[in-house]
Amino acid sequence: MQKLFDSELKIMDVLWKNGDTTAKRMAEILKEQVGWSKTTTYTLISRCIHKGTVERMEPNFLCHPLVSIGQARELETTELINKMYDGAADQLVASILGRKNLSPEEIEKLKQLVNSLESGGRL
Amino acid sequence: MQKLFDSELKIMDVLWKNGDTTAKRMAEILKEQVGWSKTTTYTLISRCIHKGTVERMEPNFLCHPLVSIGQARELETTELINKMYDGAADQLVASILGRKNLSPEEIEKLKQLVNSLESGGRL
DNA sequence: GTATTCATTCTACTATAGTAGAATATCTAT
DNA sequence: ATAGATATTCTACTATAGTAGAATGAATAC
Repeated sequence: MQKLFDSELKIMDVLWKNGDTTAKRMAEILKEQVGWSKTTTYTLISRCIHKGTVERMEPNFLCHPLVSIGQARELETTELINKMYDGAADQLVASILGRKNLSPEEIEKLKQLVNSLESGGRL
Repeated sequence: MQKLFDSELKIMDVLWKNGDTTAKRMAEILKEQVGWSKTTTYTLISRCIHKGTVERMEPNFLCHPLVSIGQARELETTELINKMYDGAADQLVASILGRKNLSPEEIEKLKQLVNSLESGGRL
């Protein structure tokens, strides 16, 4: 999967949040959310289709995402880890834990999550 | 602090890894590491100085970083969290924990780290 | 079936980040 | 002091991402 530009991410985000959506409706949403002209939205949809991250269906130019938010998150996160943390994922985690004001609920969730990790690998 | 471009980050990274370094030496290092022409290095150093992320000292154009790698990591990480995780830091952590092949040592470290978190806030 | 409106595409401008050649200044050795 | 070498700056081209106007095509209303 290729990297998504910030503008393409806006397209994907509408689809992730709203499910399959017509181009017309997307233009409305993005007009309101980020002030885009409708042709900008159409241009970006086309670029996503070209890239293979969006599929167009009839009728009404119904757009359907071909990459999940999980995949996109994974890509962007790996990029950050490589760019800023020398490829060490645990350092990123450590730095967030050490810095962010996490709510008690968040901390509780994370404790359970980490403690449930098998020392052998993934969940 | 302004966002650092990828190219500026290369400059900063030399300083973070090697400590204060002369421009000449940086040009050598970046020539080798990323193939930059020496004028590219000088241009980027200038832009960093302008931005306030590098300080130039005499003699020999000795460069000294004015932002720490920690600050830069924090900025980039916050950006990722906002762009991809709707501002929820714990979701980012959860997604890394759930996905990455972390070594047993890394998992052990993280368990200790998380368990030492007070439910009230930071470490 | 023509006019009007709305949806979509084509094309291209703009802004910004990346890169470096040519020009200049500084140092060093004689 | 001058020549040659090296360090630094000035300037500007290039590549890419962001944005949208004008042109075209499709639907609907009369």
